[in-house]
Amino acid sequence: MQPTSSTFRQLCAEHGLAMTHQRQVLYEVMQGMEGHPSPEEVYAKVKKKVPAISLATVYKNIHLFVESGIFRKMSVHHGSVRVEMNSEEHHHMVCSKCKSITDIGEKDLGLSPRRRRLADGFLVERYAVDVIGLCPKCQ
Amino acid sequence: MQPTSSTFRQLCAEHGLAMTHQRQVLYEVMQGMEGHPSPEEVYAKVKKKVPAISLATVYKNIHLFVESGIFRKMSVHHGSVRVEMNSEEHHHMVCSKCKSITDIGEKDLGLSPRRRRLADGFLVERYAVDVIGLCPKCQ
DNA sequence: CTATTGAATGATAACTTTTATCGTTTTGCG
DNA sequence: CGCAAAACGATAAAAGTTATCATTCAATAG
Repeated sequence: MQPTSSTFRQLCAEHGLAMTHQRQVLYEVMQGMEGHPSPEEVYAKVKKKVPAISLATVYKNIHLFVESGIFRKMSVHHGSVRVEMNSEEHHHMVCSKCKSITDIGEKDLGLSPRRRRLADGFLVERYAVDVIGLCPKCQ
Repeated sequence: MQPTSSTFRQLCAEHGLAMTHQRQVLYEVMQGMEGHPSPEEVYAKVKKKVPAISLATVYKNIHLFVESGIFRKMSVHHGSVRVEMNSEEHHHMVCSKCKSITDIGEKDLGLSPRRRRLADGFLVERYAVDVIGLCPKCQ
């Protein structure tokens, strides 16, 4: 089996990206991380292998990876704090194209389970569901 | 029935907040808004009624309202972009106390319905569920 | 009703996160 | 190899949020 270099080169080709050293190290470092790292956390790790890398490069490539579908962003929401004005029990429909957010009532969503305690002992207060998809306008 | 002033005075008293003019107008303006406004949007509206109000006051009071449970924040997530490293289908358990985020597998959550199209024509791509509650450590 | 005191406000500096700019370097391809 | 397009690094700038602090205001006691 060829080394990762070959695989990653192919991945880049598939997504129309140039294969650069920084990009490859970034990708490998990210693959080796767990949880939900921030760009700064990724930057810190990558810098150990490529000390001269710029934070801007990390940001730019994370964006490219996300746009290409190589990685996924954790939350689709706004970059600023938002306050919920709908006091009814409801969830959100987020359009993956225009990013619009529409409320959907608890009942209209039709999610059933509502367990009060989950497998590892987590005690449930409430569920917040984002339905990601295409709004009528963007379809 | 007494004007809103009285009601809001009572609300403040219940939460240990002083009743100020700015605070009252802010509250009323927010009550009249829909959707998921940002602090800047709230600020713009409030400024029409209290031109001298400071953006800092808006931020501080939105925080107080949220802490008091008068309003709710839309998303519980980080203030920075996070990338998802778990490529399995999963959701998140968010601790409302320590803010830690733990993954939970699609199956362990036990969500059933998975409709492909919702009431108003929204086309579903996927569901992203945040279970909000208390992690084992914080209980 | 007034005095007192702690809380709230406004102005603004500072901080954090992210994006834009731009000159230099590197990659892909002929 | 040589050229054009893309990517990089350094850094300035923008956006969003928080902190600081002098001044003003609200709650309470007298």
